[in-house]
Amino acid sequence: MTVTIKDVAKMAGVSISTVSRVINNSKPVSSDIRDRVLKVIKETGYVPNPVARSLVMKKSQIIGVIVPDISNLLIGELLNGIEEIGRMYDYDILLCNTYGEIEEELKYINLLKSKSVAGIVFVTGKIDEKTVNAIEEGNVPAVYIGKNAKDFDIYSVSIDHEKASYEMTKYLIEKGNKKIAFFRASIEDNIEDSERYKGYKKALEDSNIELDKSIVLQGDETSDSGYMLAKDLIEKENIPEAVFASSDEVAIGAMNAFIDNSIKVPEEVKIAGYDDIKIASMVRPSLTTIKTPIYDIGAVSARMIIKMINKEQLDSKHIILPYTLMNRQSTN
Amino acid sequence: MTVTIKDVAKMAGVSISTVSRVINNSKPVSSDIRDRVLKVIKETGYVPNPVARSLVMKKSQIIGVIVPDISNLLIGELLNGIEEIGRMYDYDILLCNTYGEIEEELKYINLLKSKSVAGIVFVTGKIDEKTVNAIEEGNVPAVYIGKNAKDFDIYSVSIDHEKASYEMTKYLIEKGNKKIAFFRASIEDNIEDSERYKGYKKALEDSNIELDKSIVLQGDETSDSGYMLAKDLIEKENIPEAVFASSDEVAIGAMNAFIDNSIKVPEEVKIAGYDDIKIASMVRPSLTTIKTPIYDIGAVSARMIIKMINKEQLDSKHIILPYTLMNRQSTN
DNA sequence: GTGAAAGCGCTAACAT
DNA sequence: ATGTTAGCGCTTTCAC
Repeated sequence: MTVTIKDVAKMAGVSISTVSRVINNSKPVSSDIRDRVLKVIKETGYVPNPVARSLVMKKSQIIGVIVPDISNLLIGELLNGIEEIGRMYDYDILLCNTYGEIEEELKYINLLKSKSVAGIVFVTGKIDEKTVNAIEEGNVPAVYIGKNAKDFDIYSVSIDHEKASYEMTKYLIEKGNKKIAFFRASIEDNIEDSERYKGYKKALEDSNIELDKSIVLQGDETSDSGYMLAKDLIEKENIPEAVFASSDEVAIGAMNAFIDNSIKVPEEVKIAGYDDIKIASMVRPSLTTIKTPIYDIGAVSARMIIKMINKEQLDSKHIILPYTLMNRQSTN
Repeated sequence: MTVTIKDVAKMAGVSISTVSRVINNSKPVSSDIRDRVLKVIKETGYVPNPVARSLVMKKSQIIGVIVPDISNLLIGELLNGIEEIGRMYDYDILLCNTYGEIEEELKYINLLKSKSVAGIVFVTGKIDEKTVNAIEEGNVPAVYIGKNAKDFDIYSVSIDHEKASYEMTKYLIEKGNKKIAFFRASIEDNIEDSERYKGYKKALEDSNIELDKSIVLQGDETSDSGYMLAKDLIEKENIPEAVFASSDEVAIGAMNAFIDNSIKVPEEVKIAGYDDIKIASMVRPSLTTIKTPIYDIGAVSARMIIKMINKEQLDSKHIILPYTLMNRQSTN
């Protein structure tokens, strides 16, 4: 049988409250008794039962992480960041996969609340008012990672996608490209709402390049989608000087379409992606892209949650992390 | 305040035991009372507290998953498999990242036991006797995913790496290659213990090709490592007809080294990888590789655990899943 | 078929 | 400084 606080108390010849006091350092205990208890704990290998503890404290040492897709390449990095900070403060991760469905999100929010998690990191494509309400009424520390976080009065961490996108487009323009296609890796909502698209558009405007809607294309976030989009352009003989895709996978798909059709990258067409997933530097030509600090986003989120748990002061509700333009072969 | 079983009981005018009986279907309850209780539950939105339940049942609806590296591309897929089966039976995932360190593994095993998890999926490079002992004495259903699972009397799921490796090597030989390099993505233990190496070696033997140790190289699992290994061969002017790497990333690294040195793939050197990570089909030339059914490994593991929990019969302790040789551009 | 009561392992008043 | 006790929310004997 596993040893309980009762066993320890009996063996040390003290009451269970005393044992509780030494394991939690919650109240002074005379040093000889403390030593005796500690000795018994060591001998028996006693570990406080976290479930019982959670029940009375109404808090567990668990951070719930809600994500739309575990198998996504970026999510692993994000989890890594959360985990690494979490472990420093002794928090474990309960992972919830929603497939981006709002009902699943709601379901998991309630589940996490019923499990008395210490905090929630909520990752989603688009943050919905319903989910925000569900989380906020739970009175659980939460950090949101999602496009439209600043539309709500919530804690979030993100990067300035519009600015990053603007910078990449400007960079492409400065390289002498005028006909720059934009491949958007999402068909969900209106492209006009997309930060990345806004940045692209603004950069063109600022350089007096007219927006050419025939090369602004939408697909999903797969490389296949990027491939199809580029192939379409090739078939229509509407080949741009450069393609800026709002996701690396799409960019690589597009790159492959050109390569497969004997159109040289970067000689005949430049390609730029977004996110700097591992693959970006592994393909040839290697992909110019915006490096989003996804590990850091996870780490900062976890850090924020822990600060909230400990009632420490937070500097700001919305944290914006810096990005980096990774200049590689595909645009040079 | 959140509503408890007590509240429901009071509102329905019954005892808490009756409420417990209806929510668990554990004992017959007259239908009118049952309806009354159900009605109150619906009205109040009552959800049984899983923590309290775990405490008394000494079991939670959680499957602990211990992995060496969350950010690894394959792990995401594996988690996906576990999650998808888990959710069907209402199990959640507690994720533990060990960095491959055995102390961490041990720590998490104990943590999971103290949390009364329903089962453990244990993923590791090499399974150690200590970890096996720690898990088995916990009397928790567990499934192991690791190279040397069959050295122990434990439940495991894997694929026949030796056979897969043999087949790939044979395939390369049949394509007319004799000088086939082997890049091993691990420096940890003796290469002679490696299943993949054994398969490679055996295939050469069976084709009367002498093993050339000068092209059997070890590095780590990164593409950089593959790059260095290949570069080394190039500099020594010891270029093989084909390279078989025991990991896709290493294979791609090697491929890049050849490409960067104007050695054409597959015209001048063929490349084959292992695992079929997402990138494998995205690079150009696309990579011939062994597709390991990593999602299925996760799904089957979860299914086994659930069968064990439910005391269902299991066909066999070691489950071997089929692989597929993905024939792509890099060898044709 | 239903309720009362004990107890899971722990924390936190409340006494002393 | 230490012990006694109530209680967290639930399941499960044990009576009736």
